[in-house]
Amino acid sequence: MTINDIAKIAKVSPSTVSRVLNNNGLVKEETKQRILQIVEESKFVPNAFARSLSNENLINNVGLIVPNIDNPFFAALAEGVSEAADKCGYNSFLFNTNEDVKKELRFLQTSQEQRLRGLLMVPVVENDTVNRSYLLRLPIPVVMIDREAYNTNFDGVFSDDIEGAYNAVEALIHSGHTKIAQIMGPLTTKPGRARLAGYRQALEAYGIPYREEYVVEGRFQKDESYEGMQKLMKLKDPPTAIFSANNLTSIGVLKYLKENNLRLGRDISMIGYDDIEVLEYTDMNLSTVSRPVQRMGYDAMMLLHERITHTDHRNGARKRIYLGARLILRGSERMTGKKEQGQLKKQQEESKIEKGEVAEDV
Amino acid sequence: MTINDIAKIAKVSPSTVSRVLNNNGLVKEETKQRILQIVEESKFVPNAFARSLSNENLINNVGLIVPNIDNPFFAALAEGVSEAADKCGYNSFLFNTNEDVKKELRFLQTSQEQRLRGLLMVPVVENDTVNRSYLLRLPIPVVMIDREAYNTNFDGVFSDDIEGAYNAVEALIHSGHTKIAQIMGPLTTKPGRARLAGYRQALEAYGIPYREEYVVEGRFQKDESYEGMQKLMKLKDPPTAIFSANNLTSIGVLKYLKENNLRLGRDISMIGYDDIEVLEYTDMNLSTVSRPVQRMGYDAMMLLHERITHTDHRNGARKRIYLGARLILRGSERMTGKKEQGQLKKQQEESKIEKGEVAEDV
DNA sequence: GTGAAAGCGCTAACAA
DNA sequence: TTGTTAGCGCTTTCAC
Repeated sequence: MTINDIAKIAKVSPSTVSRVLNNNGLVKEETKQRILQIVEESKFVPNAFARSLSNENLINNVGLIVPNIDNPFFAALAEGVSEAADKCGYNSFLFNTNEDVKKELRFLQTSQEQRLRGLLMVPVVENDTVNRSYLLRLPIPVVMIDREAYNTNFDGVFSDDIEGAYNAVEALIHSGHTKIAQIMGPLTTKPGRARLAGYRQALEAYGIPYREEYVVEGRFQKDESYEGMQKLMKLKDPPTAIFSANNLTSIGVLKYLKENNLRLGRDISMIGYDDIEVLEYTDMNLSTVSRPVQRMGYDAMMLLHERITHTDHRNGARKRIYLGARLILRGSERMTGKKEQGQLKKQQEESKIEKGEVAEDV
Repeated sequence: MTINDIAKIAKVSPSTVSRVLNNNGLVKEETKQRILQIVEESKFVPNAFARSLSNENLINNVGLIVPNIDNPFFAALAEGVSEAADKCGYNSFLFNTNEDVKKELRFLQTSQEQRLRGLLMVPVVENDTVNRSYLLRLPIPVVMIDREAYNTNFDGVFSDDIEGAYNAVEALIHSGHTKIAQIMGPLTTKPGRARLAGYRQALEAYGIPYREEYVVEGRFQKDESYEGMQKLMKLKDPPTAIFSANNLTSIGVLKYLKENNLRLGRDISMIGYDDIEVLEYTDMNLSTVSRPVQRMGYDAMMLLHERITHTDHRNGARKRIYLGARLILRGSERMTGKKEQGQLKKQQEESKIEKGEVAEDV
């Protein structure tokens, strides 16, 4: 069923049908009704591709590229993106790379073949030269989220991870720790490096020497983190506190603790990164650096929309939004012995870092 | 940049370029190389829409409609779908309805305009007549996941929720409970009704009278569940055990317990539905009915693929896959007083329900 | 091996 | 108010 079929049945020309369907141009009310009637009866739906080809307008489709939708962080991101996309009239592809650069490249190609209007992406790594150069040639706006591609100049929405990590480690220090380990994220990602940097800066600021054996690879994954914990706790001089790079690495740590009968806040202290909502309702009291994840997705989509509609995305200062990372202390940063319940609330309030704002850098 | 531009530069006809790009038809190796060279240099990417229009083949796009991607259950589903989609060469739209039927309808329309090859969907409700009739007219195969639309005949992937719920409630009864409440899901969804049915059947099987005041609306949401708990615990004769309809309602219950200083397994017993992974590593020991969620998504996409490629989806017996719901007992179903650690493991093994298999019903 | 021509479903001048 | 025509970017006969 095409517009021509409708035209024949209605005994008009295809252009008249087109006019009715698009509600532009003049059409006599009577013929209009007749056509609408036929369209309704025949359940005709115009072909968006043909339409797009013909009027040179792209379909309002965008793509969201994430490493792993099963990670609550990215799911929340997708939720925020969906909300904004729907609000602005976009449909979005979900591209799940599974941290695989080849897949990522395929998605980039797809986004060109299907003439997407823009791309939101959390790249697998920063330093993939193939994907990077492909990305640089894309004729559509790209907004980076959370991670970044090396030596590029895209718009983006991030959180201030150096500061977030710094504050977390500082809180551990304030709680009396000096033997603080980090379960790292990949150094091939911006957040991975930033959180390590914040960790180092905090140690340095307090004159605590950096010890290589205290920094283990967690790859933002549960299992790697679990193995990292094994290594750490086998050291002759094991750490007394852990700074964990993201939500999955935190889960890995918790797994290790449970299996080894260690209790958070009693046998070891810890601060994580990214909230794990349900833990609030357990007695884990896991302190974390918390970020407005849905908001990150929402803002990213809005920024993309702005680029698509208003500005020539090739020119002008790139826009980068930094959202704040709030440290939430719930108790796990300290050792039980030293706990003074009364001070907990107060300390929580003090340590909130204010939400960031838009920064335009060139 | 179009195929014609490439043709001009290469001093050949567009058809020759097309032959090269599609690697069909005969082309002299020399001209082929020349063309490929130009394509590479100019970074030309053919327009999938034009291609699709011309050769009458649809693009391999499908849609995944879920109520709320932020719910770990649906995120895991999306992960499974992604994996299978990628394997079979599909790209997928993510449509997040937010439990809003209007949005759902818009997505259905989009899927027609953009000529998607198929649809995977978790409908908002079963009984929306508008969406239902729209759905029935869709010219593409649809696979339902988890939920269903009333009085339709689509393929689907489900879990055996009546059995799952039955086993959960039975376990509570075996633990000595008779005052068992349920935090319900919406009765306008198949899982909502099935879990209530399983609950009732178990009570009946053990001669325990059904008490209306013990069944409260949780709408599969945390907050509603929390309120439900308030109602339940205010009763003159409050329940001693809770059967919670899904992961979010379980979180609502945990929230209530925490705020009221009640401890799972000591002050109240509980079995949830759908796993909350991180809880394994806490001392909550929440027993749940666990389902192979990713697998559900994967199988659904595979089933859709089969319909798209092989069978005429209008005819033939519909295919419905039921995957088993495994009851995992971790202790929260009992009261601490009665706990005998030694038996826990054994009981766990016994209560596993075997995984279901494909059922073809007409 | 290659090119010319028609056509996919639609929109947008331009005429009438 | 409506129809005719050309064309969007591609593929696919059918000739040569």
